[in-house]
Amino acid sequence: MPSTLGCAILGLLARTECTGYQLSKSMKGTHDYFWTAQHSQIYAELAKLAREGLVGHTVVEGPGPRDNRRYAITPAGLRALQEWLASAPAAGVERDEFIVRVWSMWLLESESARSMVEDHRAEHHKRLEAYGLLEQEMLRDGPPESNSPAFAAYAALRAGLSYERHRIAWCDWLLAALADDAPSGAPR
Amino acid sequence: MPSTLGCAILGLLARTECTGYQLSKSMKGTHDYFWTAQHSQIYAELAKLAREGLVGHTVVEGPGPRDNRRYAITPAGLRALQEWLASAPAAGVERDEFIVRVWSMWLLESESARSMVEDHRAEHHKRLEAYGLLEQEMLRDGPPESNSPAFAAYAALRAGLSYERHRIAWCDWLLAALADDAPSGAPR
DNA sequence: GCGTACTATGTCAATATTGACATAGTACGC
DNA sequence: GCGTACTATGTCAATATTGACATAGTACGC
Repeated sequence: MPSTLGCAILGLLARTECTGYQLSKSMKGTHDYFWTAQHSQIYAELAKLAREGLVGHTVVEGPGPRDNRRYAITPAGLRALQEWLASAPAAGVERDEFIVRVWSMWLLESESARSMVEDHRAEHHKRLEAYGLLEQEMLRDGPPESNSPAFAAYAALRAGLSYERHRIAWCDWLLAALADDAPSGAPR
Repeated sequence: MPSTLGCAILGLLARTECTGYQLSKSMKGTHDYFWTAQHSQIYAELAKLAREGLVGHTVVEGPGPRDNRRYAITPAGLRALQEWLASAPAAGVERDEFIVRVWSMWLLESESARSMVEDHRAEHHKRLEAYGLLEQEMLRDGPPESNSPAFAAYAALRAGLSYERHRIAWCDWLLAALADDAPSGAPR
């Protein structure tokens, strides 16, 4: 069974052939809200998937000092992906560095705490706007049919949109709570 | 600068002294919604923090074949934690295995897809209920003051509650969308 | 013509994380 | 008395991930 990264790559290749570079750009661009990987990891993973016969490649002409390799999923790769989809997901490991910071927020002066949260909110607001543009693009030709690749991509994006909205709402709640005991000696 | 795990541990020790075992239980229990670690990683990290002078320990009596070590943060450890809090957070790496699965949902029969989402919803519903109980406990003596350790813990929990609610709402949207093109040949 | 950004693929060392194996005392229900 | 769960701390090998270094062609603005 390939790793989660392996399956993320197989899931991209199941839609369309790609070079490692293109996969790498997907993982840093539209994909980065659910899985990310450095290019070094992607090339290593592609080599591993190739050894296991789950992907193949053809050489295409292109710039650069090396052959350009366009990867495609094999029938065995598609089967492996479907097997993984049918298997029980690993217990969701959530890791959220910002909340580790919030946990120790009481060690900061209240102004530093507030600006930390404000920066975080701004970052998520930026992402929400970017996802909003992606959504408009996806819906240009009407909503996708529900068992199409386009719909699966849309469902993933909706998770991202919903996540950003929840995160922003939480930041707003937190900022309001932090403002409640104002620094200027106002009556409580 | 300690790693994120190191800072998560320092953040716990800044509130109260702990054995490695107790830290490990925190990371699997109330803490698991923002950072998790196996006990093997925690003991290794504690040894590293001790080498750097950021934590110290005293030996206390207890069961088991080895000495029990109660760890405490040192003044240098507290400074390191505050420095980390003041530093810019790393660009948030989001990794979400379930969305990798959703991305390739179109490869599943519609019944399998639906039950995958239902299981996921149930899992998050369970977590939401558990967090709800934690919230009641935290609010028993009224809302905590906004620059206290208790408030920081509450803010972290609110992020978890908000996350679970968003996730469940998204699952409901997805299930409704999947139900729209019903399998039983109903008119569309 | 020159600098910068981009396409394209890799290696390598360091770090982070998981999961299996190990060891041994206490507490408690049956 | 026996089995099971829990307290408690570690080692080790395998895997996953990051970040630095390397190499070289094309495209484009100035």
